[in-house]
Amino acid sequence: MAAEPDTDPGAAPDAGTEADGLTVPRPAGGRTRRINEARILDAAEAVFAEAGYTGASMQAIAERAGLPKANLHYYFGTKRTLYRTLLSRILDMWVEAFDHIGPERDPAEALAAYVRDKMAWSRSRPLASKVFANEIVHGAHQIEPYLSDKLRRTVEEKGAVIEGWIAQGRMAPVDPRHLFFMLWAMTQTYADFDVQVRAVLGRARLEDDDHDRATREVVAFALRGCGLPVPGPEQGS
Amino acid sequence: MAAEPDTDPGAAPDAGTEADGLTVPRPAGGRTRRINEARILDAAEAVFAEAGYTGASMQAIAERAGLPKANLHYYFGTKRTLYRTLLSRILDMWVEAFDHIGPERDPAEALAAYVRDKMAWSRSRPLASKVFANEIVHGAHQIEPYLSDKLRRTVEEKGAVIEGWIAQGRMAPVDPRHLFFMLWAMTQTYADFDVQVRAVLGRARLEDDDHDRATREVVAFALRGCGLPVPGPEQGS
DNA sequence: CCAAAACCTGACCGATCGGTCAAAGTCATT
DNA sequence: AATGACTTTGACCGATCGGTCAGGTTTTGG
Repeated sequence: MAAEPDTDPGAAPDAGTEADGLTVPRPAGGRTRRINEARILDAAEAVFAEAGYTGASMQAIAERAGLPKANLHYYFGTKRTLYRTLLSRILDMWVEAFDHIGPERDPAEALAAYVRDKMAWSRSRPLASKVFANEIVHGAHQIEPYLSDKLRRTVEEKGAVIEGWIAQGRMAPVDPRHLFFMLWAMTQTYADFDVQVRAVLGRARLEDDDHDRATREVVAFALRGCGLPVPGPEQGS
Repeated sequence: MAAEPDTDPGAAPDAGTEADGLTVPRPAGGRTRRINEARILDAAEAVFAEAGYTGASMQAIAERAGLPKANLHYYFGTKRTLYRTLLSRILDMWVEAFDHIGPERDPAEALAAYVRDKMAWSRSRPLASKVFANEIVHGAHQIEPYLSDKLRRTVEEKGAVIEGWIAQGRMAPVDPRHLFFMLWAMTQTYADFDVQVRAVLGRARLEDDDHDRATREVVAFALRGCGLPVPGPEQGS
C-alpha cells in the first residue's frame, strides 16, 4: 500500500512534467477526452471527499460521473493516477492565495486579503479542501514531495516578507511559519469540519450570512493576533 | 453504508447507557476482557488514524494487537461497534479541556490554560486526534448526535462565560462559538496535519522543543486575538 | 475437583474491490 | 466510402474485505 513501481498502463507516456513527484504524464488528448476527464475529476472530488481514498470506489465515482466504470480506467488507468491528478488540480488552487503576501503591501491589508481568500475558497470548494485534508491527515503519501519542496520554499519566501514587516515594527513578532499553520487551520476548518460548525451553530446549512460572519470573526481575530489594527465595520480611512 | 438496524451480535445486551446515540451497550466482562479490549482499542486507534475507517481492515488491527482477527469480533462484534467504542473513548478526552473555562477565572489565564491543554493533547495523543478529525471530515455519521446535543450545549455554556468576560470589558468582543472553532483548529492542526508542519519546518520529527515553540506561538497569537495581554517569557508579576 | 462460563481461533462464506480485455461503436480526414 | 485513431462497454478475474461458526482450551466460582 505504499511505494510501487507504478507501471501506469492505459495512459500513454507522452507529455507532462515530472518535476515534483506528483504531476502525472498525460497524453495530448482531444476534445472528448478533455470533457470526460473534467466530468470524472469532478465526480472523484465529491466521492473522495465523502469517503476518503480507500472508501471511494471506482464504481461510485463512475455512477456519479454518469459513465461506466471501465471508462474511468480508459482515461486514468488506475485509481491512484486519478487521485493524484485530482490532488494536483487542488494544489494549484491551494497556493494561489499566497499572491496576496508581498513586501510592498500593507501588512493588515495583505493578511486580511489572504484570510478572506482562504475563507472564500473554503466556501466555494469545500470538497476540494476535504480531499486535501484527508490526504494530509493520512500521511500525505502522494504529495509529501510537494510539501517538502515547493510549499516549504514558498512559505520561506512569504515568511521573509512577514519577517520584514516585523523588523520594521509594523506587526507583532510572530513566527511566520506558525502563523501560516494557524491561518490555514482556522480558515480550512470551516470547510473540513463544517459538520461540527453546523452542529454547534444549530444550522442545518450555512447560509452566506453565516459565512460572512465567520469570515469577519477570523479576519479580526487574525489581525489582532498579529498585533494589527482591525478596521471598523463602517468607517472609512 | 449509513443507518442500519445494527443487530450487534456477540456482545450481550447488558449494561451501558444509550443516552447519546454513541455509547455501545457492553457486557460486564472479566479481567481478561478488559485487558484485551484495551489492546484492541489501542491498535484500532493507530490503524484508523493511519488509514481511515474504510481503509482500516480488521486484519490489520488484529495483527497490530497481536491477536487473531476472529478475536476482535468476539469482543466487539462488528468493525462499526469497535469504531464507535473507540470514538467514545476519544470524545471523553476531547471535552476534558473545557474545565479550564470558568467565570471565576482570569480570562487570559483560563484561555492560555485551555490552549496549552489542547496543544498537549495534540502532542500526546496525535492518533486519537486524527481519528476524530477523519470522522468529522467525512460527515461525522457516528457522532453527529453527540455534536448536536452535548457539544452544542457545552459550547453554549462555556460561551456564556466568555460573553460575561466581554461584557465586563475584560477581553475583545469575539463570538465565543467562532473562537472555539479557531482554537480547536489551531491546536489540532499540530496533530492532524503534522506531516505538513514537519515538511514546512524541515524536521523529520518534531522534538519537545519544537512543540514548546509551537505552543508559545499559538498561546500568544490566541491571547492577542482575544485582546488579552501576553505574559512575557521570564518576568514575574 | 468439577462443571459452567468465558475465551480462543482456523477455516470458511458471500460480497465487493481495482483492474483487464476483446469486440463493437464513433469520428475526422482523405 | 474507406481508413485508422479514438472511444465505449459488458463480462470477467484474482484478491481482499467484514463477518460467521463449530469446536477446542482456559479460567472461574463453589
